[in-house]
Amino acid sequence: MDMTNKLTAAAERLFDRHGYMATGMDRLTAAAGMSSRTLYKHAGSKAQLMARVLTERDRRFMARLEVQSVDALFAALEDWVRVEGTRGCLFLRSRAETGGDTPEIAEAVAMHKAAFHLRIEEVVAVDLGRQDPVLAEQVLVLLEGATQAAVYRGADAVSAARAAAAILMERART
Amino acid sequence: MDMTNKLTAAAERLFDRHGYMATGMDRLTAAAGMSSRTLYKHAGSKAQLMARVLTERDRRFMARLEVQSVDALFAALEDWVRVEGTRGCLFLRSRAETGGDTPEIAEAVAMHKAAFHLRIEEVVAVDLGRQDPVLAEQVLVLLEGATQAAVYRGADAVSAARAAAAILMERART
DNA sequence: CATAATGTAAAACGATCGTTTTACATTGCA
DNA sequence: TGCAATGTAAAACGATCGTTTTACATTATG
Repeated sequence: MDMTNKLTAAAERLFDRHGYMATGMDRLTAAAGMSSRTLYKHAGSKAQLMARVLTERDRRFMARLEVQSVDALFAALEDWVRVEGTRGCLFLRSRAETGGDTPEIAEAVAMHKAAFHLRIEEVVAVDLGRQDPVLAEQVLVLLEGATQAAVYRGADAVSAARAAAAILMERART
Repeated sequence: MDMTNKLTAAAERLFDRHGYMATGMDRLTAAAGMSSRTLYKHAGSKAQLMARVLTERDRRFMARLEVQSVDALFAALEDWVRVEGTRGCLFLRSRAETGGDTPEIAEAVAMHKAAFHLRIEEVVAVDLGRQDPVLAEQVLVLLEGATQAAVYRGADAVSAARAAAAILMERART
């Protein structure tokens, strides 16, 4: 594992656990096991590092959403929550922490959320046999809500969302 | 309007707009129009100020949820989003920003989310004529999801959630 | 063998952090 | 009239912020 990946992985863990603003560069260098000189050679700046973390997270998260049914979207989210834990959406969190005023971060978040929305519309269309933007919006709300509610309600929130989506899909199908 | 209220209102606005960690005390004193000495007399500390902001916000938000139907919950959220804007849930945001390690904040968030969950269970019970914890969890997920999704999807997210809740309620009623 | 690349360790940069203190003005009430 | 309360303005506290720099070690390749 090269230094850039080690740094990105350590940064994702710390930013997710403690927040972007609350995580200092000294903590980052200690966790990544490198000097600050090396860190800045690979990261450029703290904001660029966060952007890289988000891009990498988008890659990993979206790979899990390569499915063919709405139910599988929620199964994927259940897996994600079990593996990665439940601290809310890191994309929206990091944008909110910076007030949307850090361009690298705002752009990475916009990219991810656009891809996320598009993917849901695609999966709904495949599952339903036709496009249904309103239903897709409801599925998106359920996925966001499950992610958010799982922080304090636990895995029950995700399975409740999954069951709700099944009802909405069934109704749209008949 | 006394100084404590003026301070709390200014703090809520800044914390919500720029984030808790990113908002410095000098910005707070400037926005509240008072010296740092007076600020600390009234606030105690930054963390206590955030806790007061959250307690006040909980009071204002929960007052809007004193309704008798699930649909009215979503109507209330639509009003809230229109009046207060859409920057996500300030409670979960401030807890995430501090990693859950600031007791005053973590407690205020826990208080609010417990009350929020309880209120939803009550409204579902009144609307449905019986208790239904799973349906209540689904309504909670839809409310959280609408709040979160509205940040980047706008008001459509809230109306989509509202329609989804109506379908779930209708199905539970028959 | 020389050299370019890549790394560490640590000091230093100026800026800003949350908080306290010093010194003084204004006001309300006994 | 005098004192306690409440406020402002501003300097200062030590700590920490993100970032750069200086000085030196290691390694891979021509």
